[in-house]
Amino acid sequence: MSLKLFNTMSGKKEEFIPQKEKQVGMYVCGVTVYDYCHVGHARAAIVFDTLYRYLQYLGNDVCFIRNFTDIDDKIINRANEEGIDWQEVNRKYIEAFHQDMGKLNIASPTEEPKATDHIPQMLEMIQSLVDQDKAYESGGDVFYSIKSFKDYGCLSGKNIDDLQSGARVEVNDTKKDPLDFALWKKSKPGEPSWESPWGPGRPGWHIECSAMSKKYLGDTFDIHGGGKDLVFPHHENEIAQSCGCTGKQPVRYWVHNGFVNIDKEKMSKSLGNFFTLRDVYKKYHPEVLRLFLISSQYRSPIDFSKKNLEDATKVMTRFYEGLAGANEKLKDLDTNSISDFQDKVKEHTLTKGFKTAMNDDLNTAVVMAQLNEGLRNINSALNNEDGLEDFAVYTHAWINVGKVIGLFSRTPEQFETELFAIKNKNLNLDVKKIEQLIANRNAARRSKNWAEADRCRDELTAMGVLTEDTANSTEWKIK
RNA sequence: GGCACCGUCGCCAAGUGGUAAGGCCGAGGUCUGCAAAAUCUCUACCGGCGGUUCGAAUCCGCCCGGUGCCUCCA
Repeated sequence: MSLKLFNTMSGKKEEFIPQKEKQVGMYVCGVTVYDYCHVGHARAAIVFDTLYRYLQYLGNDVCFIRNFTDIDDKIINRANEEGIDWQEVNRKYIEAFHQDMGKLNIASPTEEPKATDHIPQMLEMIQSLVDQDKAYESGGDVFYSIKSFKDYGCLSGKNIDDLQSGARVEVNDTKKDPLDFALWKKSKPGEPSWESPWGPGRPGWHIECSAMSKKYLGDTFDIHGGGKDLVFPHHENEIAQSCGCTGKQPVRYWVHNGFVNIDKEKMSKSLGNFFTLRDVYKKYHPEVLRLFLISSQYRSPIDFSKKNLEDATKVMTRFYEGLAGANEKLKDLDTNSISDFQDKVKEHTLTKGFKTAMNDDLNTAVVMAQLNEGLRNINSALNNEDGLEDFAVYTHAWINVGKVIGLFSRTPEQFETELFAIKNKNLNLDVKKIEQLIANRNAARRSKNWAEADRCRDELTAMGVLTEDTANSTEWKIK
């Protein structure tokens, strides 16, 4: 039983075997930092965070690199729009990235390199390509000559003739071939620029990933990830550059995540149908978003909708309530007193089932089903007096499964509090009044004045409050 | 136009050769003063038509419907 990953290059699920045993090099395309992240960015981040966590769980030492693209037309435009320095734009949106992704429990990669910190490495690669006649200078720009790379199109399954007949490539007289792409762009006056053998300019988009992955992970590394939209041209161009430069295939497994859709259409900036994470967090808990985004397999498209997020909220709430119940039941148990506790957890059928699902190209949808079944078993056992040790093993196995896929990042109390704050934002409930009504109702219940008790509850219901009577108290929450 | 992918219960979503996981919603039972929560039970022959096979949601062909990439994009 071993991990299989769908490799875009072969179009098949392949057994994942790292170059060096138990050591994995993984590079994932991050974001261009000129705006707040949206749900699509979150999906990519979550998918590769989940892969990162799982690889580590399997005992690998993972060197995980996720870059920031911090120089680009959009950044320069944004700087002009906001009347601030382009580096200020970067600073602002990198900080926002960390805030917004942090709420999703995205672990920090090993390194988060920025393009502009690697200009020398990029220049070196470009020079090498020019020296090999695989790139040429033209009026201060430097282009990669795709004709020099016979395998161009191998990742995306395109052939050069089809691409040209598509006629959607930029018309540019300075290029020898319309499909050639920029390695180095001559800077316009007033734009940020770096010195180069071809005059002042800035790097093209694709070269940064080739240069940084090479620097941090070597000429050939294990996994390169990103959204499906990066397959062509970005990753195709990366292959061309890196192969051209080193003569080696840079990547052994190409992994791409599917899109987040709105009404079956790709969420994108250009269509304007995107939701920033900041907007989403106003209505839904970040962990709910994470759960939603891993509730289908990472390569499938996933439709972002109110209904789906509400469903996910219900599931996440049930998980945490079950967890709270289990914690309560286990609070006096010292798991260290259970012999071979960790081994029992590790060898539990729940854990094994989880690995089987994850090994099949990270089938987190199946893991969700397993967590739901696990929850049902936990809830069933909650009022059961015996088998506490077995229950502890089971519960810990269940929690571990959730944690490996990045769930249960809060305590049940934290989750409840945070969820309450989100739900209460629009309701603005008067907590004192609610507690008074509950006290009144319980007084009525004690004197068996059911009519009055029901009247109090109806009033609460009308406010959007749900009551749950327990043995000697009444819990309440927002519906 | 070229190249991919997708179409499974009302909704979401696994399953890729042996008679359909899970979640939401719905119906009924247990529990409860009644509820709620929890739990139990019930609810699909898999877009259509052919073909291969002892056997297909799963393979092949055609058709219908949808999406993506071919320009920046996670």
